[in-house]
Order: sequence, then structure tokens, then C-alpha cells
Amino acid sequence: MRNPEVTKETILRKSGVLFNTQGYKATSISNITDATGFTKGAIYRHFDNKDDLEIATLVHLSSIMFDKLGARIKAENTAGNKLRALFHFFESYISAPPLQGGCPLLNAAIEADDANPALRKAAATILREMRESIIRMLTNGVKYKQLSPTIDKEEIATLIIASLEGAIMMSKLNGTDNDIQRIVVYLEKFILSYEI
Amino acid sequence: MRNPEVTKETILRKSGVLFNTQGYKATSISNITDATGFTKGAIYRHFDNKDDLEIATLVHLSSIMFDKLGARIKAENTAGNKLRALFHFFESYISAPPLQGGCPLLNAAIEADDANPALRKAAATILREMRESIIRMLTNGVKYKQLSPTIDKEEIATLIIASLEGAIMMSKLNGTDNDIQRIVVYLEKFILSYEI
DNA sequence: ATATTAAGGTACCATTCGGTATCTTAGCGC
DNA sequence: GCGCTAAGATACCGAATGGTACCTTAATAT
Repeated sequence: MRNPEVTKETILRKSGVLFNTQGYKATSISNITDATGFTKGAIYRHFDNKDDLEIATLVHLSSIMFDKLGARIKAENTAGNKLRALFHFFESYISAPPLQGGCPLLNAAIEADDANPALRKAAATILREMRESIIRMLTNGVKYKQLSPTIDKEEIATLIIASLEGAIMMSKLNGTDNDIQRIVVYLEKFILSYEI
Repeated sequence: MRNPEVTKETILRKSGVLFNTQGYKATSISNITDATGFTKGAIYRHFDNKDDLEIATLVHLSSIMFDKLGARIKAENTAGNKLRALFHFFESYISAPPLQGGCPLLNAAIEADDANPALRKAAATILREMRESIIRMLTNGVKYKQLSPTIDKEEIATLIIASLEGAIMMSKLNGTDNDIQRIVVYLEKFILSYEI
């Protein structure tokens, strides 16, 4: 019955849903004990305090995200197709959410930026990884003559992340997928124009 | 000494800073009494409850934003220049924030989307106004032969809002203005390509 | 079988939360 | 100058907060 790894994983999984939907500050330890069926004793055995749990949960959420996204990107074999897979992964945050509550990077970034330095640092790391992953796709695309060598990789990476994240915010706020779909259509035209 | 309008305005102004930096849920009534020097008695005389204060504060923040933005847009006399003024207004959220805590629309949208229907509705209204304002600029630009008549106004409005909001998130998270500047540069090239 | 140890449950802590009932008092009309 | 009314202060409420000390119990090694 007793399995500390499963317990820890369960706590992370359930708090992932709660933190990503209700927010980090807005989710109490009691909410997590209710959701998991475990008691405070169990939670505080595996995590030092709430801050520690918040950061561990964000890291856990991001690894779920990168695993799913990475699998979809790996399945494609040109830079253009890899990027299109990324666009549709973000679109799925609205149409068929891989994670309840939307993009964990966006959620944590907004909540943490002015008030929670530790969480902010963890979110900044996720953003950096995401950015590096896109830059890598662009670099390989140029290297293997799939993309024009004149592209501005930094600009494109920023445009892709910013417009997708912004569109998720808009679509979640409006309760429709209009905005995210428009952005995906736009980014697909954008990338197509650079494909050789 | 006593001036209820000034009191209410002071409460809204100070809670605006707190809600927009720390978050709505994360800011307590006590934080607001500390910041204003008023007591709970004063706050609950002017606002029914915390939810009511949150919504009134968001509306207040958005009217500050639209006032400043509107003034800068009005000062320009072509659609292209009005849009460029809008881009630089968003850039100022990082370089010289007109509001502490960044864009109130973005902050409220992310915090409210899954958990606070009333606040979400208020944020959705702000987004709609912002969108309509951009559509209006584009429509007038076409009407007065400043912009190509073939433009997709809905797509452009979404692209502008999403990329600027996403870039604010990125720049605040990174603590630099790299991302917002790249987006502004991109959007300026983008609009220039449609100008007649 | 039993001792050990760590996993998890229980009961409690001080503090803070949003909210309210009641009191005082400032400012206005007369 | 006096009442009246509303603005704001004070003191309090029950519930919820993050956190902890201690207890029970399940699993493992011997």
C-alpha cells in the first residue's frame, strides 16, 4: 500500500491541477489534502513548505509540457513541420488541453513576476528552455537548407512565443478559440514564407 | 478634511497598485488599510465586499490605461502612426511603466480566467474595448487610403494584442526589454508593409 | 518473529483572513 | 449653535491559513 514515490507524484499531480487553475497563492494546503486524500503530515514530509511545493509543482508541470511537446516535435523531420507541430501544441491548450488551467509558463509568469522571486526564477528557466528549443529548430532548419539563411532567429523565437502565449490569454478570456486559431494561421503563413 | 470622493479614489488608487503587482487574491484588505491609512470601516463603507473592490479597481486601472493610451493615439493623425503610438505605449509598460505591475488586462485575465468569473467578465470587457479600438484604427486607415484595403483586420488586431501582451510577460519575466522591443520592431515593419 | 525506521495521520498552534456591529465625529443645512 | 446624517474608527467574530510536534502504523532487514 505505502509507496512514498507514488504519494509524492500524486501530490504533485493534484497540486498541478489546482495551482494551474486557481493560482498558486489562491490554492491552500487544505485544498491539496482534500484533492489528494493525504493529510498535511504526508505533504510536509515530502516538501519543506508551500513555496517548495509550488516550485516543485511548476517544474513537474513544465516537464509534462516539454515531454508532450518534445514528442510531437520529434515526430516531424523538417524545421517547418517541427514549428507547425509546436503551434498546434499551443492551440491544443484551448481545443484539447494537455494540462488543466492552460499554459503553466504563462500562469506562473504572471503570478510570480512582481511578488514571488523563487517561482519567477523557475518560470524564467522554462521560458529560456522554450526559447532555446525554438532557436535550435531554426538553426537546424538553416543548416539543412530548409529555411532561408537570412532569418532573424531571435526575432522569430520571440514572435512565436509572445503571440502564442498572448493568444492563449485572449482565447481563455473569451472562451473561444478564435484568437489562438488566427495566430496559428498567421504563424503558419509566416514560417511558410521562409521555407525553401 | 473629510472627503468621501477623495477617500474612494485613494482606496482605488492604492489597491490598484497592490492588486496589479501582488495579485488580487494575494492582496488582503489589511494590505489596503496599511497602504491607504484608512480602516476597514472606510473601505467597507465604499465597497460591498472584496470582490466588489476588485472589480471596481480593475475598471479604475483600465480607465487610467485607456486615458493615457487614448491621448497618445489621438495625438497622431494617420492609422499607421496611431498604431505605432499603441506599440510604444505597450513598450512603456517595461521601460517607463504607466501603471505599477504591468498591464492590468493581462494580470487580471490570467488570474481570473479559471477561478473568478466576475473579474474575468470585467477583463473580457477591457479586451473587447482594446480590440474594437484597433479595428477602428484599421477601418479608418483603409477608409482614408492610408492602409491597403486587402488587410485582414481581425487577424491584425489579434496579432497586435497577442504579441504585445505575450512580450510583456516575457520581458517582465526576464527583467529586460529585449522581447518587447523585438515585438515592437516587428510590428512596425508589419504595419509599414501595409501602408500606402 | 521482532526491532527499526520512515510514511503518513492527528491534534493543535498563532496568525491572518473577510466581514460586521457599534461607536465616534466631522461637516452640512437650518 | 444645534441636530442630523453619513464618513470613518474600533473592536470583535468565526473560519481558514501555513506550519509543527507527536503519535501510529506499514514495510523492510535481520
